[in-house]
Amino acid sequence: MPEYTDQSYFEAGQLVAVLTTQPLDRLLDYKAPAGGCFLGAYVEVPLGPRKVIGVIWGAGQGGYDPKKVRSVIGVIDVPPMREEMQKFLARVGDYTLTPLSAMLRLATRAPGLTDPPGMRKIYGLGDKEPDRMTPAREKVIGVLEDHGGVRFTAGELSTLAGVTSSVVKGLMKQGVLVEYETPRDLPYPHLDAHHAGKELTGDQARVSALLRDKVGSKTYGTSLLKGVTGSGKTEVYLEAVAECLAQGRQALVLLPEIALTVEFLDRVEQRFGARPAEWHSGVTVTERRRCWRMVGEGKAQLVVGARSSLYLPFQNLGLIVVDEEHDQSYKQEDGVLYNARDMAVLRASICGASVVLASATPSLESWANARAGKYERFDLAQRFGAAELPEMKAIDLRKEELPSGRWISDSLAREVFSRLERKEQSLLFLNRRGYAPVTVCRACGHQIGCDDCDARMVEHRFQGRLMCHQCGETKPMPEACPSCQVEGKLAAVGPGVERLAEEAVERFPDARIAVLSSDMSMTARNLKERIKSIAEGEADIIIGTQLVAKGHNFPLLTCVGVIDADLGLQGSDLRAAERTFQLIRQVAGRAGRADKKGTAYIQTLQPEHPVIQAILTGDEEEFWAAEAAQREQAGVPPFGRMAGIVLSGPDLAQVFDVAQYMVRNAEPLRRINAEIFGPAPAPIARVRGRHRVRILVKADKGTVLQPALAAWHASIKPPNNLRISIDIDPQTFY
DNA sequence: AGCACGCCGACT
DNA sequence: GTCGGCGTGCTC
Repeated sequence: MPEYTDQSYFEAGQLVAVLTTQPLDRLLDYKAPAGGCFLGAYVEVPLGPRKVIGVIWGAGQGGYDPKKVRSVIGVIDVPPMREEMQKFLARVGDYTLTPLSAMLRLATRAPGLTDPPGMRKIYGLGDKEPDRMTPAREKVIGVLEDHGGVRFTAGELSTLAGVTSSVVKGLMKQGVLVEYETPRDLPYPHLDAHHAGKELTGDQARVSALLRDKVGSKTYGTSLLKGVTGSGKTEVYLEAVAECLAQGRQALVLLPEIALTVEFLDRVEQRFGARPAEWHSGVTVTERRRCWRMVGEGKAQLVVGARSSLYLPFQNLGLIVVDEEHDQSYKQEDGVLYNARDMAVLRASICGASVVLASATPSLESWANARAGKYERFDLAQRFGAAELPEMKAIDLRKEELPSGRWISDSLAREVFSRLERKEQSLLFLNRRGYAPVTVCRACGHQIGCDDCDARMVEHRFQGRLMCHQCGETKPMPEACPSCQVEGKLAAVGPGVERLAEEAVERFPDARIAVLSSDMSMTARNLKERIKSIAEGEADIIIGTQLVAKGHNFPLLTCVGVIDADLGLQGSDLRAAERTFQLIRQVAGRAGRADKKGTAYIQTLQPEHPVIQAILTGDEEEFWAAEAAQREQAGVPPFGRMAGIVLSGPDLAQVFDVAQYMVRNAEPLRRINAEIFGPAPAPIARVRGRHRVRILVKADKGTVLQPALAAWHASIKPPNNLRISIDIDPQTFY
């Protein structure tokens, strides 16, 4: 074994351990390439007949036939992965029981990573004069002189000068323009931390100063920023970003939905004078490549992104903001199972950064962490520019019976009429896409379900088809009942937004009605534009699903009607209460802005239900305390550890057999005194033709579940058409 | 993940 | 005889 004092550099030919993106559950030894390489270097290595991407993870382990050890092909021209990133990937992998190679794949999702750094040609003025001066040539030279020394591409020059490209070409040929090379990926424009921002009011100024202090300390710490809708949360956390940028460190803002980024980019531009880097599924390949490389070179100061931006190669990360931290979409339910909010906290704790979790309705987890003193909590009580939150009123549907096929009560309709008269907007909220959730045969009672999933088909009348919301499969509406073949007896049961819109058109014939639903297959930009024009008053009545709850502002809106407040409370999902509370509070928060007072009307069959009561009284603290007490009693997260193991396969009996075998042979779990529940059909018992069975594992808060789960999983070798996935901290646990 | 190897059934 | 189905195993 050779001796090395410096473990961060390897000379050519030295043995190095490489982690590749291939799903091997171990490191492979290679010889360091000519010129040597640093620990953490991104490399290309030969693997069998292929070339794959890897990272120098450490010193070689030896123990493999030295004659068979191959050489690293070459080092990729990007800065090496930092040790803190290696540690982060390993910790997330351990926590979520994801192989390290899969973690590396997440961290190397940059297009063209192995390409040489692309160059492009730019032009500046040389010392030659053109043979003949023409007005067009003068314009080109004028542009370059005006910008003193700045060089441009040929395309930019002709556009700026307003001449054709042949003029520019002519000047090149004569040597008036001199060619230079510059890297293809340009750094992002400088964000100025001292650029004029909005003036902050009392509460905002107080909290933003506190957040700046936290960031200024340059040590890890998580803050829960709780502010009602319209309290100016964004302005406040942008001050924390400003502090971070002023220190010369990088900042990351996570948003739950791409549709929110456009508005956010505008805010950043107002505050810092330029736009930040963007990272989400909507940006182009070129832009992603630029973003990944610039972040890695420390030339992107601020990134706005989705979950996966946590795995960008930041060089000196100082702050992570998780906006709308309670949002469900932070929990990825397929692929690598992790909650971006928790992983943001982990990443920050490893690299000494601050975290700001922002929400009007925090998750119970964050609320409990703040109560326990793990997070510091900051409340923004005032509503920016408006006096108060909307008033909440219940409409008791037991007293006001609705005829079948009708969902808008007379009292709600009266309120909508009064807003129409005053030229104000109303929002009717129903968290159900499509026309009707159930199609039933009046002759035999059969309900039309999906062929591949254990779910009912939802009628989408706009598209004239039935759709499965589980797998996305559609089929035309049949003439005859598939079960009894009787024709003309199929009937729509229950409301969706499309059907609600139909009723609204009937009841408010003179109103302009707009439907906003997430299934309208619009691009983020189109959707944003549509929301904008609606916000500006293009519609009198907005009919929407939960899409409208997410941070969009409607200044003319003064009346929110929640059509079915009981919808989310059905079933025995322990998180249902939390979700319903958050959703309805968020939707109600859309009402009333600026100088107009808003009111939310909640249609319910159970006005005395604790969740509905909490929504009506607005006593959030009491609600959370009660929720927390209930979960503590049940020993479920965040007061206990849980994992969901989902087995899926084409044959239900076989899947069940394997699940039962697993429960009987769970020695590693018994050793740590974990409780095992099930197997039982998973919440969605069949998806895309695969039957799903779930086992739940529960343990005390002090227990570390993962090693036992890993040992248990490794001891089982299931038939190969059967898949096992382990979900730590599942979102649903009934 | 890919890709080769290899062991069985169906066909020119 | 051989073509091709996809189960099994390997990659430094």
